[in-house]
Amino acid sequence: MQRRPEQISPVESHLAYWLNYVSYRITHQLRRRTLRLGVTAAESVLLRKLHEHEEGAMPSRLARQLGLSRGHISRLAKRLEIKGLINRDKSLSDRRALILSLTGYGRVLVPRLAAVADQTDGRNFGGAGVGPLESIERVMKWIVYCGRFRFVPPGRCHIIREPRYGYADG
Amino acid sequence: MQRRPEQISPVESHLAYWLNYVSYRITHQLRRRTLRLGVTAAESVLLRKLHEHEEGAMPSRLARQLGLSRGHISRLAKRLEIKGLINRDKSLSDRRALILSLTGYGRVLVPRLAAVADQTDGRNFGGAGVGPLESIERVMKWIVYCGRFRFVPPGRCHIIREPRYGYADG
DNA sequence: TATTGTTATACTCTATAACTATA
DNA sequence: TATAGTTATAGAGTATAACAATA
Repeated sequence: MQRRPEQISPVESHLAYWLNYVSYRITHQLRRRTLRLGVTAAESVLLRKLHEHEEGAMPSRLARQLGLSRGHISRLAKRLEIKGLINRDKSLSDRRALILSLTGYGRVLVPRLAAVADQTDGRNFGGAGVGPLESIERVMKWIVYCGRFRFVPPGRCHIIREPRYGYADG
Repeated sequence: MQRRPEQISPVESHLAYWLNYVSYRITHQLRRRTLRLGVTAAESVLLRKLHEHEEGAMPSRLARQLGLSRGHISRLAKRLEIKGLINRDKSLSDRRALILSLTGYGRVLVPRLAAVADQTDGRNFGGAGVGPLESIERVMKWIVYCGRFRFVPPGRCHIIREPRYGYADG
């Protein structure tokens, strides 16, 4: 991390390079395994997040929770509806809004998708030691939540923690 | 990391999710800044790696060093040639092979691209503390080099450390 | 037979932005 | 005016696989 300004730092000296490399490979692994269950990695994330909402959830809320754009959620939702995994119903209380919810088949699929993610994480990080892993998780969440990002990609949302509905730990 | 098998683990419980999220955002930042210099993030990586090879390098070797497919390198190289940043010359010793090398303009651009990467890493990780960062780097390299990946995406190469030409530290 | 590099098809993800409808 | 959702265009990245030329 200490380098003289006139030095040309190699590709491998940047953490961003390694994160990108590892993240891509692991996501690819995940994708291969979720595809056997009929969904992409991104679709899997949306289904699993939706499973936390018993009553269903609005696309815009899922976008905020996952840090995706509304357009992206819209396309994912359309694909998942075609696959018979979610319902897209009009909201009764807000006529602009939709309520996405899992179908029966979607509800059956989610535990299997979660198990696949468990296995992928375990296979790749299982031997790394608890200390370093907690360290990584802490830094990643710190980056996401403490606003070190100068900007959010256009159309996207920062992940927003919702006090009443969010996940538990800090 | 400890969960009962019958539990459905949330999206946020997986390190792969956080890595993917953070990696995407940072790569997007990098891309925005390299685009002002006329290249994408992937093109920037290729140019910078090429800068380490004074005499130029074969595409297949760059693929091994960066863990990309030959097809990907081929397309990146074609774009970079059109932009006037690299030469694609036929090898004299092996008539199958090409030798990629930086043009004068490419050589001028590389230090600026490296500086952009320095700044992006600094902005995002600068406040995280040296200990956690070293921990992350160690785990990432361990994953890449110690073969925890079950498979490599088709057409791609594992990063290979070349004893005579590779970078210094372990 | 292995390697070097190219190319083609198709799809996902993304950037960008315009658009409609409702609050 | 802000929000909810959709859609269109374009391009990057990728998966997959076939291909030609040379070692």
